[in-house]
Amino acid sequence: MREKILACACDLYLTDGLDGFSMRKLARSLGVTAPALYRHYESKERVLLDVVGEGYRQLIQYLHRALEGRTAEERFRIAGEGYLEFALNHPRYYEVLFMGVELLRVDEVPEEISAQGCAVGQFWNDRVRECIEAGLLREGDPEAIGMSLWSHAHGLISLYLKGMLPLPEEDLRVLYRASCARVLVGLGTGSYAERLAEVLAEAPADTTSKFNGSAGGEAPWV
Amino acid sequence: MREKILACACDLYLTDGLDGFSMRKLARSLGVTAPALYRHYESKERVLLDVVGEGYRQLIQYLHRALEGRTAEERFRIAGEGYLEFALNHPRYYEVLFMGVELLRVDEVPEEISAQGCAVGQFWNDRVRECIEAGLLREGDPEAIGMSLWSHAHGLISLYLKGMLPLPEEDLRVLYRASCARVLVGLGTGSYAERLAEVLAEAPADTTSKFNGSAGGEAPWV
DNA sequence: GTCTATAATCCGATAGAC
DNA sequence: GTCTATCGGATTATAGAC
Repeated sequence: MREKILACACDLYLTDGLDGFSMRKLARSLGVTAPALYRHYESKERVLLDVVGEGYRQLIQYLHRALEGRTAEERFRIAGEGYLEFALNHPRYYEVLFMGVELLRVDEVPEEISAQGCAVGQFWNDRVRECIEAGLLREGDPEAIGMSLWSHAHGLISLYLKGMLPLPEEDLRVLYRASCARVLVGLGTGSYAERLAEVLAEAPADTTSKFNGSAGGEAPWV
Repeated sequence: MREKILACACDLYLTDGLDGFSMRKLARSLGVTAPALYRHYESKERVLLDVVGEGYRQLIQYLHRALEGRTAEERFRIAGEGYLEFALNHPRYYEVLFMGVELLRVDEVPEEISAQGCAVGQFWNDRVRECIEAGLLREGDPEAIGMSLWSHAHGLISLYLKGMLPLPEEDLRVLYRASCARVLVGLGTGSYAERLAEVLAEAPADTTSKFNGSAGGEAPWV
């Protein structure tokens, strides 16, 4: 029963967002009345926390595809692209995970939910550590390096999702790859840094022109 | 009259946030009743748009301090730090400018407001361009480089403001500087890159230990 | 320009019958 | 486990008197 409610709650959240989410709507979409929900969920907050849990579950699925990569570099790259694809395919989940946790007005996040967040962070830091050990990235604290890379990726993605970058989705993918390469080129060693420099040499001219074009020659600010 | 309302609206927004903002509260804090406001402002949205305008005005003030720098490098550094200080001193303004424009539910942003956003972007790109011309940053498209740097800074700041990084404010400043240096070291030329590498060599150990400590040894995820 | 009064909605959550 | 009925609150915005 709880699962059925949760599934419906996820649909409702993905459709209407956080503002449009209400227990009354949720009940209506389930064909029952609102008070019935309180037999299974103690509050609206608790429902939304489970929606967050489902969001993490999906993100972890995207990231785990990286483990199919054969080398540290491949796993690193696939993880970075998986993060972007998750954000683009499930922007509402991305929002509630990384851009709006406090909107849930929840006092205490249950252990089971925050543990999923930790798992995501661990996974990413492991990819970074792997690349350092493989000699692809320069020596350094994997957590600090992971944080810099995560900040960059999250910054670009969240600006896009908030509508601050008036780009078509496909252009954002190109921009994301180029910008990641730009940041990484200083963190990589020898041959890896060179490969990244090549990526950078190909893409930017094309991306930037579209970039300006869509904003009518202006800067990409709303 | 409109100015008095706006000043009060800014106070109210800074105190209660976007959720706690209502025309009734605004009227109460002005010592009048809600309907009176509609003589001066056509809607709540319009009030909030002017609050956004005031936020941009403040940000631009912070950034313009950079012009007191004597070299391109100094202006670049002061601008980057001013951006952080604005976010830390006025988190609510930062939120509404860069993390929650769409929460205003406004269909069309007036030209006067979006122009302020463009000005901010232009200012930052000018600082980057200056550094390229001064030979501090490697050759490349100033807009693309500026976007990468902005993404990184915004990502770190927004994660902090959303409570995803359980750090004291002062530690965030250290982390911000270190992370910016990490990203820049690959974009800078010769001596500038070396200076950045020094910054990086000093800070991280200390920062990272606090960083982990405050989360009880876990990753900094909520 | 400001007021009172009110329309028209929406919300989360609970009591108690069935 | 679900219902009806309801409490108690919020909101934006308008009509019309003063």
